[in-house]
Amino acid sequence: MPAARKDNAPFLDKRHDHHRCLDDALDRAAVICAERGARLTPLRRRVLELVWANHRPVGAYDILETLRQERRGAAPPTVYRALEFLQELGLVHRIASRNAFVGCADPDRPHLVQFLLCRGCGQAAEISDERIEDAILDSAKRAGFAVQMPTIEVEGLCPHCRGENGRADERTS
Amino acid sequence: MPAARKDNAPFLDKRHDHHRCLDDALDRAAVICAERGARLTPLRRRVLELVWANHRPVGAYDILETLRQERRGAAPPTVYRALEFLQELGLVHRIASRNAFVGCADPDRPHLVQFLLCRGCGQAAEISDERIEDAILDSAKRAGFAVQMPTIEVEGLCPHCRGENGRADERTS
DNA sequence: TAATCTAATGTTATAGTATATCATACCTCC
DNA sequence: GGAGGTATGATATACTATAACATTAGATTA
Repeated sequence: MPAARKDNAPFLDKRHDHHRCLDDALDRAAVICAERGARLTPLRRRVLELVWANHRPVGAYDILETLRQERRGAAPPTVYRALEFLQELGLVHRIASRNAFVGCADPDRPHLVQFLLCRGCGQAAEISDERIEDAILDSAKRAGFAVQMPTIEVEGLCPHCRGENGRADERTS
Repeated sequence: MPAARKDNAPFLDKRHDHHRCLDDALDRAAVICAERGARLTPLRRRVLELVWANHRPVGAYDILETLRQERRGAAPPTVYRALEFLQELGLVHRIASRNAFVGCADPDRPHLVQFLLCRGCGQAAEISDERIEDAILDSAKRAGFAVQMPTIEVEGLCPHCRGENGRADERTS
């Protein structure tokens, strides 16, 4: 089971083993790229690493800022191209409502995902709920609509941020 | 029943009475503003009209372009402020995945909505499906997550664009 | 009705997000 | 080692959104 779990406790507390979480993600990425004959170049690997820096959606320009300190001539296309590659492999998701990107918690199999986005700590929890999926597919079917790509992003407060003292500053790594 | 129906046939064909659709929307907006003591100024009314120009999400800068030809000194804040006002009253929705805005098909009562977005003709169909809503609330509850604002935007093909000849150019007004 | 207050709009500037385009480097396969 | 494709470098620009302050218009009350 990867450190970034998907099924039962989507929100991680501050003390989950993020080092392992990140290593797992990079290892899985390497395997997936190898399997599909895609090249996980150092640049792409580094961008994936930066997306996985925490469990909050990361902006492309945040990634760029870090990258610039490591690599002369990094520019927006540098980042966007890497992100596009990672998205195509299902290693990264784009969060439309935030214009930001987050690592996929379960890239090994193709699946539809939904996100719970905490307004307090900013954490994005990836879930994959069949009932939501079914309800959407069913509703679409009744409208005669052929679903290609659902975007489900739910804003609210995670269990850690719901407490009486709206602890918006407790950031989860 | 307004011309832009929500319940059974969310996708409109090319020959729906859009003139009436638009008139209804503006009338309802006037009533809602009156009820809530909000001022539907000529500018705001015009922006709403432009959002309702068709059933596709409209970009703020598209609205601005039109507005500029009618009003000296229209600028981005002109449009964004009007859109913000209209959103607060529930007259307009923002489509996050498109960075665009669309008229609300049912502004008379507060409700959660979902959108079916056609990649062919660009039409946005607003639905309000309780099963989707329940599934999301339930899933969130199980994660200990307090939902504030769901964003449900499903990309795919509408009934008119699914036909064998992927008619991406048939635009619905 | 004039004074005053608030809400709405005008105006300028800038922040933030994303892509187009062409050049160069690198990798693979023959 | 050359040819062709893939990846990255580099520059420019398009598109989306907001900040901040000035001005105008509408409502309220003296």
